[in-house]
Amino acid sequence: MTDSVVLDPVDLEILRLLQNDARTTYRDLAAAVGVAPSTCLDRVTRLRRGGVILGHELRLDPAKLGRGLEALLLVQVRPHRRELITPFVERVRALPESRALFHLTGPDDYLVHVAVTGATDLQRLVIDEFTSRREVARVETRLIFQQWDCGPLLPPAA
Amino acid sequence: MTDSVVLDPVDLEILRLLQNDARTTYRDLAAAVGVAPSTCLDRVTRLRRGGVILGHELRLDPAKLGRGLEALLLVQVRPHRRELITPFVERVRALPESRALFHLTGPDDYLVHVAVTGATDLQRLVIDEFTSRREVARVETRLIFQQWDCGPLLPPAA
DNA sequence: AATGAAATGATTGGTTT
DNA sequence: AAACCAATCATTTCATT
Repeated sequence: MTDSVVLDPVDLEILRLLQNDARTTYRDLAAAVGVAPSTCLDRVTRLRRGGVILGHELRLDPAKLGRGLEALLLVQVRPHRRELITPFVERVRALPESRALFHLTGPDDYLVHVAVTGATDLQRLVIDEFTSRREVARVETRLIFQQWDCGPLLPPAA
Repeated sequence: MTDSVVLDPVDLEILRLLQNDARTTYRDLAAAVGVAPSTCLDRVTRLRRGGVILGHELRLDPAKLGRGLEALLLVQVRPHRRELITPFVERVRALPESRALFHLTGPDDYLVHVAVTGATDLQRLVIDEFTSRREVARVETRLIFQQWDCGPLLPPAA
């Protein structure tokens, strides 16, 4: 969890390249950063074990999979005690509509990013899975018009 | 953009498997779904061209890269006209601290997910890049205590 | 951290259904 | 048009230095 991993310039360069294309071969990585392919493999393995690299993820388009509407739900869970919020989190994570969940400071305790079929599906989700629960004090629904990815986490070289 | 891609059971099964591990080999995919490796390659290529698969992404831990504090900024951009919001979006996307950007319905026009070094960095970001801008009418900052990924976009088999 | 050999996987073209 | 097979080519991985 803590920042106990040391990253040298070679590690950073490898991460920068993989960030742009997670399927870059070790051979190409090696050529780009100036070490042997086997060394690249070593580095990446270490970065994975160290928790810097969390995983290789496939990004899918929800709209192409029949989930054309996305929304953010701002949820108040009251009383805000462990015995209520722990099961709440697990329930929300298990919903097939959920994409991401945040525990926040501020008036709303949680933000839930959901992808649904359409307005009807969203209405059902809000009512049946959120407002109908005793511990859910309030839900505010905000539709997502559009969303953008931003630049890479690692800036392009020092 | 539109949902013009037809997905048969083999496509769905391939997506389900790749969703769990984006580096599953074509050989393993083939064995799991019961077709030839070359067919798997064909399928995946088609899914990429069809826009169902948007890309292979490396997930990194911001905390391990010295960005231990994440926050969501709720931003009002007024007046909410194209000539103001288009450059706003591009400016926000270009900030090294930005991770994701959403255009929303509701009282706040945009939600910006940022990862910063710490509170001082966040303060600087909010003041220098947001509230100091004429078109930014309001910024509400919510810290992220914790965040979770949710289940796969594609449910585990029909 | 590099080397090079062995093992594994990706990809292509020709062929079949 | 889509799937398969088998051969080729590229990449990964590991033992060794």
